[in-house]
Amino acid sequence: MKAETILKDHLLKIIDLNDEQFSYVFSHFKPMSFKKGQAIIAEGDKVSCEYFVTAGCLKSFYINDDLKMFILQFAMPGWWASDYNALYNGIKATIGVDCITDAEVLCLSNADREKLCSELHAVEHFFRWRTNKGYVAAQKRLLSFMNNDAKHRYEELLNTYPQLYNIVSKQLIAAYLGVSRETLSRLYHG
Amino acid sequence: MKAETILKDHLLKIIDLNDEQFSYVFSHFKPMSFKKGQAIIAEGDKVSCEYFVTAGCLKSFYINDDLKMFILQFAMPGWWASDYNALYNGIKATIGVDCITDAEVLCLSNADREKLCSELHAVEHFFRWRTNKGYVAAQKRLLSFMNNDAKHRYEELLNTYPQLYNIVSKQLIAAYLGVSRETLSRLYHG
DNA sequence: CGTTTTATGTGATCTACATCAAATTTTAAC
DNA sequence: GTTAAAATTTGATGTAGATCACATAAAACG
Repeated sequence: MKAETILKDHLLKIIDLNDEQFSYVFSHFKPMSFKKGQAIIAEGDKVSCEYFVTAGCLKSFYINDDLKMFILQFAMPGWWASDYNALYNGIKATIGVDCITDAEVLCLSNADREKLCSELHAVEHFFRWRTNKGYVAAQKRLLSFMNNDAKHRYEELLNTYPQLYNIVSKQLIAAYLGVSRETLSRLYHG
Repeated sequence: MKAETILKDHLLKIIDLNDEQFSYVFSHFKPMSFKKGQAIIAEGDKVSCEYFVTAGCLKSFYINDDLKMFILQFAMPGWWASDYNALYNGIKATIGVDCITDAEVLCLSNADREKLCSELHAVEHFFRWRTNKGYVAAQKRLLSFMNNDAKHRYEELLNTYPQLYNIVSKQLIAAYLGVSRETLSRLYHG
């Protein structure tokens, strides 16, 4: 499906925009293509955009001092990704975003998002709705971390995002669950 | 300080509202007083409001099947609390909110928030800003959970919210950190 | 293809933290 | 102020999951 259509469907599920308004909104998004493994945001970068995925799969992640990686989010078509802390607060990236598969994204700058939000009340409403969703999801994941063991969290992940199983390596699943790859392997074998 | 003033300062830090607009917004908030230990939201309740704290300290928490409690958030004056999953999705509460100390809050219904957001673009902007903040904070806490041990998270909490140390029992700190009270005790003694 | 990375699986050992149990200190209630 | 209740500390023991080391399997790539 066309990137434009994916974005339009995504927005119109939540807000009303006529064709002219949508075209205007869309004109602020810049289509970009990336190859598997390519970085979209690297640690230390100035972060000026967020990315709406229209094809492929991204991950956003943190790498600690021991070079251990933790995955914050997988992003499939219809999802957004960025280092939001850096983006909102104008600081350098501590979170990376890169491509698990070849990917197509629509890039929206922070400045253009704010411009669109102030020009079109509906767009502001959309982004409030989106962050509300994200906030509730982050809280659920936090609770799952505190409450459940690795096996439980693994099953939860596969139930919530069955598509991931085929696309994403076990290592990355482990980095999302916050366990070592060895432990994840032992959850279903030995 | 007056509850009205606390809310006004809080809003005006982010958006512009003239006196008439603020009065109109404020007219939708219902002041309420609670005693230490009182529940504001109990598990299974229908959740129709969120609460802006103007005095005292609340906690929002989840209790699992083994009756173990996990604290999502402490709420001091200038903070908001509710079961947002329940509030936004019109489902029953799985998160409780109650009072660590005697407390004063301003209660805003979901319906009134949505009404104010649609009537006043600036209010919608405020709530988008607020949830953005919350989302980034939740992500940081998630990373801290994956990356840091209990001692590190304890020090992080005290650095971020030094006020809590005097108000909140060690048990509750432990429930926020996601460790047992025994482990927390051993972090600074034995 | 074959060769070289890169991902996965499995055993052995180690560690942070949980759990259970009981002593002690602090806070609340009458 | 005395008693009851709750919070905190401390010890002993158990366990999920980390880490290290190496074997195997599967991609990637010339």
